[in-house]
Amino acid sequence: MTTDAAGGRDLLERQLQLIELVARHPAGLSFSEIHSALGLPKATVHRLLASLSKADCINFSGSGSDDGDVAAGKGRRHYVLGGRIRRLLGSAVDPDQIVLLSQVVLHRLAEKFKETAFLSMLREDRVETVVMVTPAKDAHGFVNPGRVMPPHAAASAKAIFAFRSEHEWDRVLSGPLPALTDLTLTSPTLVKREYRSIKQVGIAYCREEIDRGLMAIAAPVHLPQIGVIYAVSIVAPSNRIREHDEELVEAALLEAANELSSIFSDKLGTDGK
Amino acid sequence: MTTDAAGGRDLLERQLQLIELVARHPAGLSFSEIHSALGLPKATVHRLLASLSKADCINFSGSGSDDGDVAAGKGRRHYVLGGRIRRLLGSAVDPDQIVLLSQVVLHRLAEKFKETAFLSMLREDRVETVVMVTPAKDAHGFVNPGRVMPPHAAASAKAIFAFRSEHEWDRVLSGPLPALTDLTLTSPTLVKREYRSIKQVGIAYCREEIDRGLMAIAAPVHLPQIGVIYAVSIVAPSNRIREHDEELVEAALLEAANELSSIFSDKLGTDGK
DNA sequence: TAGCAAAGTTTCGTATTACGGAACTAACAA
DNA sequence: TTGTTAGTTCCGTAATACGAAACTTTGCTA
Repeated sequence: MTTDAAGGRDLLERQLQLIELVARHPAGLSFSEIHSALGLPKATVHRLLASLSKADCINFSGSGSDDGDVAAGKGRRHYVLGGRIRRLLGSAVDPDQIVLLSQVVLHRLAEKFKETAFLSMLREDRVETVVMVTPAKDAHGFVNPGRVMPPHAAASAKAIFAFRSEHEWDRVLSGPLPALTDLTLTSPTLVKREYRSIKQVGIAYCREEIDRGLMAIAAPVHLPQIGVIYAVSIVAPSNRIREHDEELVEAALLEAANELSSIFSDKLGTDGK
Repeated sequence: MTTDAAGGRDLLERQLQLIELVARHPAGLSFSEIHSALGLPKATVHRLLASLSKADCINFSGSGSDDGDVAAGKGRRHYVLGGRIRRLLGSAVDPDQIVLLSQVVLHRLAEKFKETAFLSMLREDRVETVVMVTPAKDAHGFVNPGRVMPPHAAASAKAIFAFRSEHEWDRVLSGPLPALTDLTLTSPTLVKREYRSIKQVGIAYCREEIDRGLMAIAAPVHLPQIGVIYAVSIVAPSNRIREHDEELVEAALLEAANELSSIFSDKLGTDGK
């Protein structure tokens, strides 16, 4: 007959989930939408919302139907991402702003081929996927954001490392290079040869080297004064990619990457402040 | 002689401060830097770091010099922002970010026609120009960012107001409507008629109504559940625009505007998981 | 090599907060 | 009115956050 009350059961995790949920809905969510999405008791949701909005991580605005001027703030509230989180994301996380700008470019890629498009970035000697844009709303990609890409197999990782110093190659390839499929390059020498060839061509492939039946094409984003840290890529079943004509995909990826680096270098001259 | 131990004294605030601190230092911070920056007891800092990195809000990497494998991580660690926070940026889009996202879209417009492209936005009943992208680096546009556009003459202002409530029209057109050229519409009735026609067609023109010899074309950006707040536009000497074939410019502007609103609305439905 | 200081980690008793069922009130519908 | 749902507050319980102090590294100097 324990009332099953419990002290802090994993506050941070719940807070993050709530923030992530709200972040996904720019137009805002109602209390009950949040309630059912999180599947937590009403009282708990209420308390979470209260504490997060006190910290300006979440804001609520009154109804939101038609104008009415400033957010009134009674009755049905709409919860949106708070200024604190937005500020955090805008300024600090993304100093180059490439991550944000990539949204547009990836969106166009995804629409054009009806395939999933990705932005990956180099961070501490590892390449991880940061943004994923799917062509349809419910479609789900073959790579999840946050995943660390194997440097000897993934197209995105190859596209980035190919344009970095050979000194870095040794560091990155010093660990074990597992054979993820029978097509994976498992010897550092072979991988380096691949890197060199990619540096020549300017585009990287992963032909079923991670998953049988799965293929990826990636183009590096050259940032002046920074070098190559980002890559844009498309991942899809091999047969589907072949249907698209690889050259077209290559061209689109190169254009996307060039667009990003061109916008970036334009800003260097202008220098806002 | 109370040990002055205390339960949670404002966990969330401290967590945010820590995250913000780390976010401000992309190169990473050591334990003691954090310790002294926050001015909290060592044990507290330690616990904060532990819980935040368990949630992937903060990552630590072993010194960074040699080791060899996965961040082995004893001894001196370097703390950097975790993937979870970075990924948040990939999923979050809020109306304010349209300004940033527009860079890509405007860039493409400017390149395509070698003309200057603009993003304008509604702010407190006034439309002002926010972003300007010129085709060449040194070229300068005909409108400066920050300038407030006359609601009865500017293409951007017309494109936005046309899709707002008629109630708003009265407010906006209640002031004087100066005749900037001999082609300017100076009567509220005429302007409203123009608004209605724009709402039908979906695109707005300014044919030398502000400056003799200067023409602009604008398309509204429809944001679901928010309405029209932004417009993209191109401004150029009339003769140059005619050289481009107005229909092509219209199509490109509409595509650009649709791209922005489509990115925004994609995020709306994504309930993820 | 020992010896020491500073950096970083663990322990532990206490106090504070998080927890969520249940009881409430407010809004809308029939 | 009455019923139903959305949203809020209560409150006893239990789990976690707290930080001084003890402890274990690491790095430096002699």
